[in-house]
Amino acid sequence: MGLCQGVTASMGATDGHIMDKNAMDKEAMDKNATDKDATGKDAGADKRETGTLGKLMLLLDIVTHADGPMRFTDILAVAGQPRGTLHRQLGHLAEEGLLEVLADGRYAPGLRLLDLASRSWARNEFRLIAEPHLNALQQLTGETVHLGVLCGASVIYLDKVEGSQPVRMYSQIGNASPVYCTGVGKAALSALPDDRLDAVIASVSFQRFTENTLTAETLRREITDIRRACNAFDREEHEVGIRCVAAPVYSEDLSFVGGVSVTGPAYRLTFERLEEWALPVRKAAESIMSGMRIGLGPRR
Amino acid sequence: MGLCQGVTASMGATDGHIMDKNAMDKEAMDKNATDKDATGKDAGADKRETGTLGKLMLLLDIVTHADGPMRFTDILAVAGQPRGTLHRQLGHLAEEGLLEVLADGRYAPGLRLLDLASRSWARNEFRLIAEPHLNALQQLTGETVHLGVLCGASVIYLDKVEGSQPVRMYSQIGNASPVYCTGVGKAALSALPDDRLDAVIASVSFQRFTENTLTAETLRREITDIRRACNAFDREEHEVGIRCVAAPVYSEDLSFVGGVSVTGPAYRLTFERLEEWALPVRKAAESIMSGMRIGLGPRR
DNA sequence: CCGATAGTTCCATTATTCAGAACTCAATTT
DNA sequence: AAATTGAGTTCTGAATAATGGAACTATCGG
Repeated sequence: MGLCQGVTASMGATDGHIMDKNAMDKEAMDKNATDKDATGKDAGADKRETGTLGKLMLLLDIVTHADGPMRFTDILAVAGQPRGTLHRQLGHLAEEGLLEVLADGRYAPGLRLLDLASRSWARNEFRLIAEPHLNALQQLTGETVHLGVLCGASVIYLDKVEGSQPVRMYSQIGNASPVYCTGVGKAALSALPDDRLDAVIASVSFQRFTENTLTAETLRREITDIRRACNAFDREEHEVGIRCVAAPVYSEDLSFVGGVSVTGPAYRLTFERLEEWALPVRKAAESIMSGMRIGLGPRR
Repeated sequence: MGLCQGVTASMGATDGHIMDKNAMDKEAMDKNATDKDATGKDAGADKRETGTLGKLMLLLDIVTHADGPMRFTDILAVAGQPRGTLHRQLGHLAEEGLLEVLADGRYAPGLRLLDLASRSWARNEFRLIAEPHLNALQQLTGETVHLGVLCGASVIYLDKVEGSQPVRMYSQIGNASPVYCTGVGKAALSALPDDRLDAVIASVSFQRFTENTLTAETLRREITDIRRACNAFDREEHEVGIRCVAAPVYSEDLSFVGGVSVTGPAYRLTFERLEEWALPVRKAAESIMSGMRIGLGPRR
């Protein structure tokens, strides 16, 4: 129902950090193993049958998540597909511009993706609605403002408004980060009904980024607080020295579940400051939500 | 061989402007007609067989190129697929997160694309190599600097460095623009051998954007000049009031063919100015190319 | 309540993909 | 120089998934 059920393959590697080669291999191997189980008897709880496309997307994920161009053999090792098959599949992906074949035969993500994504982003209704409110919030706080949306067990950043520095575009936008250690992620989770919340938590593999990173249990507990306060905080849980205040943003039918946040360095975002900005962030979230009701309502 | 042979479907609509609904329908209809011809006897000069993937990508293109979410029926009308088939295909795309199903059942481009593209962009070798040179050029001129790459018959902007204003990210990056009326596009063309150049020109449908927009013939002639001068200019050929100077950037084996440009308003970019900056732009292009030889060479 | 219009499900037929092996080509080793 | 390894490509019957047509189920406007 919601958006982005395609949790399928992009999980696990979505921690926003560059993985090393080994981690990559292991991860992809696991995925493959899971796949084979499913073939035998459709083991998983939720069945997702995307046929050919699913397999191709898995390959695309392998290549885009790697930390550099991959040789045929490298992909072969992690894709668990017979040589001939893989060869044709990669050929098709390359033909469509989703993969790029380098001069030395290695594979890299293709540029076609850029075109597709830029359109996807430019026309995104939620983003368009939120934009002015994000700007206002940035003006008020002077710090970086983010808009993120829950996508499976990750948060994808839809927009970012940063003071005035020549922003490295794409720097954050489009990046997938783990739910459990970002303000936006936790805010988003707080909007989910318990069953979906549990499903997400169950599907996440918790990784410890800093001393304060939450675990499944502490996250579960914190969600209760967030629901009450309508504010989530990131107290250096993802990166030392970075804090943020967030508030949930979601559509009535939960087809959109995300959040807004104000992020900054710990020395500026003292705990008092965080508290001080909790209200404006919440207000901004509410404005966006009412904008969504107006903007999206009439058409139905 | 080169990159981005996936010219397939994204053509025609890549003019960088938002089409109105009618234009969209007509355009897609044509595509469909062409497709049917091909089915009968594989009419096209170049055969591209991407099987199932090709069909799905066509759908993805239809949806991403539309100017808003599309209903099932809208897609049905332009996709020329039987109802049942289309239903399943859209289902698969949605399942994978490539399309998003709105609450009212309409289809919009999915967020998965953002994640894929952001990785594709972040790791793009050419972009990384060019980055410092683009910055330098921006510093020198104070105007907006672009890096674009030829992809089929379009130019895709890979990077953009703009003075200091809070850049609307994605604003241009990832966008596909026509080759024949952008400085980068013409510069890129000038680097192609005649046969490939002719192929590209043949595949473009020329559209008149301003009084100065080139036609197939004038373009062909101008390419000769560009080759000699190693500089391309856009004299308000795409948009009135916008001019630019560009220079070609390409790898030795032509796996990368693109260009750098400095763009700005006509009142600042007088013809004298353009001439003045021609050299620095060319220098920047050369620096990038030598960077590519060093950066890309060793690994082969 | 009826007739449209919009979307979904089913299933025999058909076309694509699969998987494994055989093959080419180049770089190393003996 | 011949043999060996590693990397990539091409071929094939067998298996599987996609196709397209029709029948089915909403949902809406009058």
